[in-house]
Amino acid sequence: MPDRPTLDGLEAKWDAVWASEQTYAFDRTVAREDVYAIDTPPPTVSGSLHVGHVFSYTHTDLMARYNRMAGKSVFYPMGWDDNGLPTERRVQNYYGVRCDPSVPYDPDFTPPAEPAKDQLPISRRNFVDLCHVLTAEDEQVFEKVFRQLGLSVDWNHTYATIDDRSRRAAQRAFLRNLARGEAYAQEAPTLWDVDFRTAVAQAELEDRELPGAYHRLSFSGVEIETTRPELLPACVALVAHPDDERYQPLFGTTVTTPLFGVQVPVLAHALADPAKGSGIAMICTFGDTTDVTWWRELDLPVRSIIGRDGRILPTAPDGVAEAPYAELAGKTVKQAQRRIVELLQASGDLIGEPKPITHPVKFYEKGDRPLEVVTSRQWYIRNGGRDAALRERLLERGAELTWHPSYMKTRYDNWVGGLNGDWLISRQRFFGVPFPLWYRLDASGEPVFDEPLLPTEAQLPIDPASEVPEGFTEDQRGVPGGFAGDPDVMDTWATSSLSPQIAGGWEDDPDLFGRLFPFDLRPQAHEIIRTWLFATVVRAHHEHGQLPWTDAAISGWVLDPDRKKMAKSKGNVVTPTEHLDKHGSDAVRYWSASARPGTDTTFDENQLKVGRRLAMKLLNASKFALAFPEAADGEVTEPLDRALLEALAQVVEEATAAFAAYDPSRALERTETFFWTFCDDYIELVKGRAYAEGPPAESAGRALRIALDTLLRLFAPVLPFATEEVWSWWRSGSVHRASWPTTDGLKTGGDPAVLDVAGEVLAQVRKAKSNAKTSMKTPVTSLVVTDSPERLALVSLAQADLVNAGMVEAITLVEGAPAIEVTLGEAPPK
RNA sequence: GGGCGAUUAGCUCAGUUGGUUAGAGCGCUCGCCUCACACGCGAGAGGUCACUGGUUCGAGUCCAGUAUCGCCCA
Repeated sequence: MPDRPTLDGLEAKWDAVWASEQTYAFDRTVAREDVYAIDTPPPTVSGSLHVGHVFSYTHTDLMARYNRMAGKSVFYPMGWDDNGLPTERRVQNYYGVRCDPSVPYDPDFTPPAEPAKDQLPISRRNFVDLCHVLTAEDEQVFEKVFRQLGLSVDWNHTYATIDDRSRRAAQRAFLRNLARGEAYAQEAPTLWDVDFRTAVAQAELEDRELPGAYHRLSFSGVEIETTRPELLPACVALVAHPDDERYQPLFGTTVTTPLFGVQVPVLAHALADPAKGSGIAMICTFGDTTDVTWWRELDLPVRSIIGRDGRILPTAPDGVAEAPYAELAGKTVKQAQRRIVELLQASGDLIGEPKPITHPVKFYEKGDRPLEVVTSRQWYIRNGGRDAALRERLLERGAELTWHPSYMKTRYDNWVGGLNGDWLISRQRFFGVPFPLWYRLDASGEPVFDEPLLPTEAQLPIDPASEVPEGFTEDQRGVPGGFAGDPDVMDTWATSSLSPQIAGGWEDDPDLFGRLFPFDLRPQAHEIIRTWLFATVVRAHHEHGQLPWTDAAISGWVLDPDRKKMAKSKGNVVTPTEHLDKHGSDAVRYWSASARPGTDTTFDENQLKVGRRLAMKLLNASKFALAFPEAADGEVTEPLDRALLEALAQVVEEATAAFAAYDPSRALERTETFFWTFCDDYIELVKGRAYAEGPPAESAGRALRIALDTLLRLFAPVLPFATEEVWSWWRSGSVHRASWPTTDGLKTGGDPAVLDVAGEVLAQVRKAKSNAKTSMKTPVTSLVVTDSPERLALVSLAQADLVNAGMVEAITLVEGAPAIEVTLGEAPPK
């Protein structure tokens, strides 16, 4: 035991020991009922680490440590989410390159030392290689911080969402979805990001308020208002509300589009808002998702004019006049809008000036330009969005899950209930899990989509861009009569929705998987209930016919001191490492553990200081408790000592119940409150007796050690470093492999009120000395306690300790109305 | 516009089935070098529980409404 205990250096010291001792290794020989399996969220490694990571991962670690001590073999893996757009974007910026699939692979490629201003086009394989290089570096940064934080992760069990195991699981699950009809491809209007050149799923949309303008156009005298006049050549109909008397006479007739001279029908549909603009709107293919609905339900033709690069297509759709169209071809949407306004003004079809408005426009959440709607062939997984029966089953799954806190279930119900389409899982990107199939090419070189060429599960993972389907050779790729690989990759959620299967060794290690699945816990944040949590439920429902886990623990946000969500774009992100270094990991964990489950928490450095003080106090109080020689086996005899242990028994019961209910903050609060009473009252009262000799001193020594042993176990999940340090002073092994405390040995039949009452009397003595502004060493010449006989009896049980602690020379107990009279003597010389 | 949550001391937060005088820590003020701890110890001041109604013998707690803040969605 050190003379002056310190917290400094404990993180490095114990992380190394835990690694070499394999303290947190999962024991895969135990049966399922003795396992506690955690579906750890794989952090996006290309993103920056912020204090929110530390916060929520600590919450998970608390449950891992509690369950480990409670006798479970804890499966606590770590995954890295390294595929998808964030990684691609980071590689582009970091190296100044971009992926161009038409560039051939260069085996000797080395990235530029300085990112070039104009991004260097490189092959897909070189690009993916760079993605791997960069994510490997990122993973090390994350692991270092997580280790410093003291996460009891079993680092033997890690995965990355782009590694072979994950790609195999994602492709296998997809092929099974396809075989069962749960996955399908469809040519359909799709929300499209013209910069990323990829389709975007419903879950990744956001609305942004943007300035726009209503342009009033005349269609053969019928005036409509539109914010997108550039889509006029894509107009296929006009639409008004069926009850709108102004337009009822026109229903069934046709009008002619200005400039382009196309005959379009006037139709009725309930989604047309009579109060908006002139009450009649033009339907274009496609300006927004309402156009898609109208187009589908009114069975209209397609006149596409916007390409996947966001520019107007070079040739006009059938029946659209070429002359004015040529003025728009090749322009961006914005340029085309300016030009067509000029043309409409010149022709006199624009009525009045455009009226500026602001309106919500759909964006990809990571995108910079408004989404367009283009028709493309995409892969979908059925999620109940187009199937009421499936939606009901998935709502039932949500009800089977135990939510912590319970009100988070509502978010799931709202999302599932509001779905309006299946889950789009294909992305036109490069760094991701490829769709594992090819298509036969017909005599004209067109793919035959109806009969995809599939690999066997044993061949997975495959890359159809570099591997060849059974019965073909590489020289047949892309030639008529040959084959072509599906060019798309899966959305990152399509892989991460299989995290329990990937981490648990689904099909690769059936014995392991059988001991883990379904998992016990999915910890995650609330804003991805609709994405990650729901998607994982969908996949497990399809593949296994059950929930992927029994419990979901939803953690809150960390808000900045102005109660704003921390976001990189706002520049208010708190980075965790400086606080870990400055205050120590136990202090940061204390702050995290103090937050009620699911509650958004304001970052407050003061709470870190409080946590550090607690950890420091634990070291010093332990040093005191262990300073007395360990007495031979015997009883705890003194009433004050028995009172302490009896009170501690209650704390153990409450803390255990709180952890079992996924509420570590309550367990901490109870333990902490007891601990400060232990330090401030019990230790002060017992000090004099403990330093003496004889049976009463031995009773104190025993009680101190029993209490310390229990407290260390109770604090171990929150303060793994300080507790392990103290444990090492007098115990063997790790406190983190010790058993969670029970009330055995604490229920000695004592009365906790003895400690309460003695503490109250001691407080009055201290108050008298404080008021007299004198030292606590000042003797009390007379202490008169007046109270009921019952309470006086409690005082007398601790009388000797009180006299010792208060420097009391004479104590008198009197029956009567409660009062405490303290008479002070001379302060001792300094 | 809809959903969920929050609103308690200057600050960060507890307050578990409604029940004496609403708690803690930080900060502040005043003291104390007391043999575990000055990275400490003791004491004190500080609140109309957001607002308005209602239920009740009794409401921080339950109900309705309003306001403000946060997140998610439209």
